[in-house]
Amino acid sequence: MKRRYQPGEVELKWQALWSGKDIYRSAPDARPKFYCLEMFPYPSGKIHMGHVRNYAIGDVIARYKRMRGFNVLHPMGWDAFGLPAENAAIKEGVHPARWTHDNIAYMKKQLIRLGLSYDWGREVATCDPAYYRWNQWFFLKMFEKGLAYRKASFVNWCPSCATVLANEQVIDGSCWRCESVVVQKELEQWFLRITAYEEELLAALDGQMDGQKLSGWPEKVLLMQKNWIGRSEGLEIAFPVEGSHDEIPVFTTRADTLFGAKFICLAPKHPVAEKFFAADRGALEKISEHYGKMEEKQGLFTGHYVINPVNGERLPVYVANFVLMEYGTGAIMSVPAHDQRDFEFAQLYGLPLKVVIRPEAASGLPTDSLLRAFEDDGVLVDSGPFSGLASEEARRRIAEYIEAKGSGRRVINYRLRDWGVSRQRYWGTPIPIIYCERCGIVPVPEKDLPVVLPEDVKFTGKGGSPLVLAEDFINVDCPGCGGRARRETDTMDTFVDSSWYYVRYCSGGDEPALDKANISYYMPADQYVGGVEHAVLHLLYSRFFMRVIRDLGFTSISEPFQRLLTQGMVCMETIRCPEHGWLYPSEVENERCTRCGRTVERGRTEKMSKSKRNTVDPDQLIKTYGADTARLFSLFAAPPERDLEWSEKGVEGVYRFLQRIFTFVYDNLEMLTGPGAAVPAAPVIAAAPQGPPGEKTPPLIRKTHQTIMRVTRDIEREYHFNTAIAAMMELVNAITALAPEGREGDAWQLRFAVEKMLLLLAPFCPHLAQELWEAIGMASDIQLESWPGYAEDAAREEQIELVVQVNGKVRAKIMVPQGLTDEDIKARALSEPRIKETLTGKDIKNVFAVKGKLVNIVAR
RNA sequence: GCGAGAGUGGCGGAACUGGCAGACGCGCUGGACUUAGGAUCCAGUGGGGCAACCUGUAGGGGUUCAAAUCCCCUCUCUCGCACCA
Repeated sequence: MKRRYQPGEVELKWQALWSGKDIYRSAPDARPKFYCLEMFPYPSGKIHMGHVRNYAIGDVIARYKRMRGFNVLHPMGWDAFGLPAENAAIKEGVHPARWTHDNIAYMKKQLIRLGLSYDWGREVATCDPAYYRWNQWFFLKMFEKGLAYRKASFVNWCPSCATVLANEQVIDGSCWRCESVVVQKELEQWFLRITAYEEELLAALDGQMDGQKLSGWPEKVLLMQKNWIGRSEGLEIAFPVEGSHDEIPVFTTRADTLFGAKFICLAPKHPVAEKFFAADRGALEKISEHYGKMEEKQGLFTGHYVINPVNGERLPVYVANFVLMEYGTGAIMSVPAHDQRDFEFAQLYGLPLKVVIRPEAASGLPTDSLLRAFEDDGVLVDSGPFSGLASEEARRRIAEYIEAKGSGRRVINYRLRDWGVSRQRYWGTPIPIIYCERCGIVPVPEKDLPVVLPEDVKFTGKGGSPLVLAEDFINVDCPGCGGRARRETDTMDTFVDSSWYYVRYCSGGDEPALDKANISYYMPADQYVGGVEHAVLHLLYSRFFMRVIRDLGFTSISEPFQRLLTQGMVCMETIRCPEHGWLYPSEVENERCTRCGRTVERGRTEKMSKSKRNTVDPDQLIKTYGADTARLFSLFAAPPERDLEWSEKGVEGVYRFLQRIFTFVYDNLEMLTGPGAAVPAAPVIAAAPQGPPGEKTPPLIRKTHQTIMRVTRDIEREYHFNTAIAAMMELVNAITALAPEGREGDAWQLRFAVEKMLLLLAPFCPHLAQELWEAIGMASDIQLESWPGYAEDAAREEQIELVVQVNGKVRAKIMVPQGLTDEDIKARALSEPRIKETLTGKDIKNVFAVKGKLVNIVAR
């Protein structure tokens, strides 16, 4: 019976059967668990190829681990709060809730259509009050512990989104979401005190926490987080202000340059600066306007001086726009000779400089002709008693001196700032705070949670958050005094939602959200898969939240994600028409634009994006080739952590591969299921059928064992799915090569190879594997079968090809039996006629043998 | 500027601790079957040469019996950070 591979038919059939059976449901039991987690998507409307790749990777891992006997938790949900929903409301008049739920419904269908093995019973949507109630609960707990606080500060303001952004959300001075230029604005904001954990967050990155190292994280991500937290050791030095009792503390990592300090700079917001300019606020404000702008340095002399505690030198005090209030003490000592920024500032305002560090080798630095600052370590000069010391030693000695003198202390500073979570937006978690004229800031009592986002609001797109106008929402009685009060109208940054969703998944939908037993069974996630774009944002916040959850007594775990796999981007070639700009592939015919007929330019391969029109629609892809092909190609084209170049031709290649398996099985069904297909010997799963007694392992059986070995090893070793798939392709080539009809004697070998092949294929292409599993007469669910084992003995070749080199060049290849000693193979190599020939007239200097498979003869 | 990573056929990519460079797939070439092939199957495919052989992993140098792999220099690309004192 001939049957053609119709992926749609096969896949829908099994998806229908699986949906009723709930076979991917997990619950704590005695087995070892494996928590396989992929970053949940924002329900933007449709999934894109990046999702397909991300979830295909996760699904193979989950299915593989399941077959290896783990109790796999593999959940999925929706990062459902966020701006696009609100923008859609403004533009199209759809309510964000409606828009979001519609998108979720559609995207869920798409994920199901991909055949992903999720436990849908644990699905969460962060916009669900039952979910965000816990955002509020965490907020209250943090408020109680002083980890959530309110303060006025300069914030990153995106004028287009009309909201505040966290530092992590500003990319190159622009909004991470809409790319408009971010400006500084002063606002009252809620902050989460992530800095309370800065030391610990950093220590774990260095592997300094016992048992909870992040050894399974890419080095690159660890480094990015390390730099983000930015620890630096230094000295805080107090400079007394001349003619007053004030002191200005500054932070420096270069105490060795202290004798070279020529002036002091204050941040515009520095309290001392405000004091100095109490009478002339205008001048200060002018500088403030340029605060944080990097284009140009601006300064303003305060008219005051401080005294350098180390040598009594009188130093002028400036206010400078480039000095950050948020870092260190908000004031710096400026050493123009040894800091490029100070150098530039000094040039600008005609300030002097003084060289106090000399490179070790060179004779000296000409003071008057410095072209730029000398920032390296060196030897101190003109530094009183410290002259002649090397920088490193000098830093220690000067620090000791300053501390002894009572003028300062050694401190450690971090670049990391507290996390500003207030957003002037509607579609997010309401911050559970009430402002009372009498009682001040009052947290919403726990029993009143959740503070539900009112649905009945107006979306105008103007004048900030719609909540500001929602009278019923705003006006409340104060929980303290019962008097009139109003609610906080800001909502939380959506990164709060995603900072703990993986903990929520540990308990089923109808179980309590935070259940200690569930958390301790499933956490931490054994494998997390997602894009690198979250290397600092989401991953750092989550590490912070996990520690908060730990300190609330739910678990002893600090690190939420044991292993992290950051998959590369999905890219595709771009095409441009000189007249019409970016083109879809369908707009090109014979290298010409279908609209104007001009020759198109094939551009570089770039990340798929709608604006560049180099996208592939998963729906279309699945319609044409099926989910199994879509999954398989995503995994075959490149190793997971690398960027993947999409290629229609490549997809076809993978499709052909599946088709070949399918037709082979159906074309040979009788042989595969007939009496001759009974495997002789005792083929326990892990054992090797050696063939009929007395015979050697038949080649196909050996190839099968080799393939199982390779696929297993490739998956275990860093998830190299691309090479695992290549190995399976080789096996299929071997199977079909042995196919000619009539060779009934080989039936049992084919049967054996096909069975194992389907098991190997099951995590990658679950539908096809199941279909053919059934076809060859298996009644079971292939997903519930065990991963096949292999026998090293059966995998080993009996004959090996011995490579013989003379002076490092291959001169002969001879077949020899497996397992010869080095002496044996050397002898064989030397007696080979072709080798003798090349060696005539030469003296053999040395002979090397490598692992019984290569001989190198050194001869002159 | 600082930090990290990567450069291998026409293309995507293989090559575990130094040990046959190019697995697997795409593309290409030839053939078979066909009314036809953008279907399928078979064979070939780094470059040069009729051949033995030579040559080849961004470029240059080094270590080694042996280097894509280790070391040094140069170039190119990608990513992250960028007044953090």
